Amino acid sequence: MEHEGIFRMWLERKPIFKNREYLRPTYTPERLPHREEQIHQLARILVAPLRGETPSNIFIYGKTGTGKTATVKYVIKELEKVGKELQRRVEGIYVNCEMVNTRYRVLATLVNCLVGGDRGARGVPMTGWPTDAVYDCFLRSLDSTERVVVIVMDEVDRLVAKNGDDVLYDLTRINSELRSTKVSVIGISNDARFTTYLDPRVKSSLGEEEIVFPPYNAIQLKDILEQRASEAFNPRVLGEGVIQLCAAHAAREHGDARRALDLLRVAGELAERDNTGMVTVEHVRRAYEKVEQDKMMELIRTLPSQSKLVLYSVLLLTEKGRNRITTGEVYEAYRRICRSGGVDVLTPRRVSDLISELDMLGVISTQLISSGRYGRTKEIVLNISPVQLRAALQEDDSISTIDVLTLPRQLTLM
DNA sequence: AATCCACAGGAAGCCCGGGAAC
DNA sequence: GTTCCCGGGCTTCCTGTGGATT
Repeated sequence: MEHEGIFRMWLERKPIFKNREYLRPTYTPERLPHREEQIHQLARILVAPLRGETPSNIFIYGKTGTGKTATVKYVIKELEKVGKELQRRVEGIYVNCEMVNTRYRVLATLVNCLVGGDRGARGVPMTGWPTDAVYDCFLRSLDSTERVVVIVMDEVDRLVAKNGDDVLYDLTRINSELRSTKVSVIGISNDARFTTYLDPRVKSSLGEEEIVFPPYNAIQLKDILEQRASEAFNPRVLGEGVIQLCAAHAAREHGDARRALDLLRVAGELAERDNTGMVTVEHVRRAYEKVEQDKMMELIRTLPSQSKLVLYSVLLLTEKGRNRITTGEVYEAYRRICRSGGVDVLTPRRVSDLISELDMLGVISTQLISSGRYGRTKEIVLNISPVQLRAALQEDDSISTIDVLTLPRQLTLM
């Protein structure tokens, strides 16, 4: 009886998702709305080697979630297709410099991609060889057969920040060392200032062609969401205005399509849990709160410990029901907390800065008020619920071990 | 008008860890 | 290895300030 009920419940549940993979950021869609311009530019540049000309290198810039990676991957796939039709060998190699972030690793990865595509696995080990030997090996495997190779360096700023630009220097001038094969390098970055750190030679070579990916506006986001939603959701499960609302939220955050898709997916998951068979704007609203809250919790967890202690002081005062929390009160509470926890006590000046930082991060809000004769100070309010804040803060050892027995008494003496 | 509170927030410099240059 | 430099966290010292109070 019981068991039957459980299964019936699941059977009767109307499925929301057809395939939620389409909403994940890793998925590369077939069509990329509002990126025609960029696709066109890329194609114009990349077609050169197919005509036997030396290709330009390309630098791509755009904020997160503006479709840089997806567009490049798409164009390269198309390029490989056309190459096959023309009986020319075209190979795209994708390197994410966030993981592959040294000269050695980049070269090794490239060799292994080239050789692996050729015949079985017999490549360069991930460590051990002298880097120059890997470079030679790279040159030889490139030139072994005539072909066009497009090397995509995603998040290339990470590589340079950690390592300097010597690999990029290798890559951008590699064409002069090759007889038959032609190489084009595409660098992708979301930091526009990144090129200023480059060696001028690399800079001019990589920046031969520059493509900018502007943020999406709300209307464009709506198109993107609609297209993905038609693949991801079952028909007629999306309520009125759901997509518009997701698009509007993401548009406010510098047009990040990834966040828009995230929002839509979380809304769908919430609706699934509700088992009403329908995603409503209310779900989006809750999804937005959840996503924001997750972000905030993560932010608090990664705060430096002194900031956490200051925040903890604000929390305790809030929990005690203080209605006007001022800088002075926070400092006094903070001082006692530190002392009872055996932690160094910072000066009021520094704590004042920490309070301002917390304000900037949006964890608290402050307002400058003047009580005339009774001085000028900041009034402080928490921007998140005390319960959640406590949960996030208590993961920190230095706070969870603070003497909970003596502290409340000390604070009530204030 | 002068005073004065309770801070805000600027300026300069100390300390320390880490990375580059020698 | 040593030395140098840099940046971030922090302290010290400082000047500035809106408005109730005198």
